Amino acid sequence: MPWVPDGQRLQGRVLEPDFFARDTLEVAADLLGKLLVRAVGGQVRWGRLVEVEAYCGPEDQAAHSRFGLTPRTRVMYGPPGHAYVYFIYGMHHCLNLVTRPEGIPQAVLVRALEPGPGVGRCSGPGLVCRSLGIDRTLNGAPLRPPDLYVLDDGFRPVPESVLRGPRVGVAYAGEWAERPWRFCLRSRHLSRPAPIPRRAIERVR
DNA sequence: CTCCGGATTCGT
DNA sequence: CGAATCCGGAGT
Repeated sequence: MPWVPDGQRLQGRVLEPDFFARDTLEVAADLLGKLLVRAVGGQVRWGRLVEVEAYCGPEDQAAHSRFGLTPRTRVMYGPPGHAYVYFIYGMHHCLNLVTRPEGIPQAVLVRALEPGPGVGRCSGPGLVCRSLGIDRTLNGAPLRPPDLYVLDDGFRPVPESVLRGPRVGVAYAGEWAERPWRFCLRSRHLSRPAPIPRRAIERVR
């Protein structure tokens, strides 16, 4: 199912800070199916969000904000609806969308998009940033047109298509790594195999 | 200041 | 499975 309207005009409702100010798990789930839009170099690139992860610091020991307020986590402590972009492994950028009111350091990591027309692979947080032209110059930027924003074009995933599972690459976080805070849509553009549906788990037991 | 290891990706 | 390659945060 081609969810991205190839050739159609990009239109919808821009998500405002109040959308991001809510509970981080709810924001993560609600972001699935929305469009992430980036204007760069006179062109617009976008994709549909099919995989995200919630990071609920400072308690969450998988979150960067587990160390509290540091230069790196400053943006996450700021107001909702802003971009938290960090550089990892000396070569990749990762995009987060800051949630909760100012003072609460939580965010949603963008892990995969179904790429729009002419956009390269977006299956993985590093690839999302590479394909949309996102780097640290956008760290702390407000999510609003034209540079970077999230659009609700009316698409609503059917509940059966929403999957949850443990987050990727956070084994260091102990029990926090087991929390099912990775949210996915059924899509061939996920960064990793889709989480096992609850029904399948119950069947095995 | 040094050391450790990382919310990754790609090639072997 | 290992290399690439920089940086943040902790510890001394």
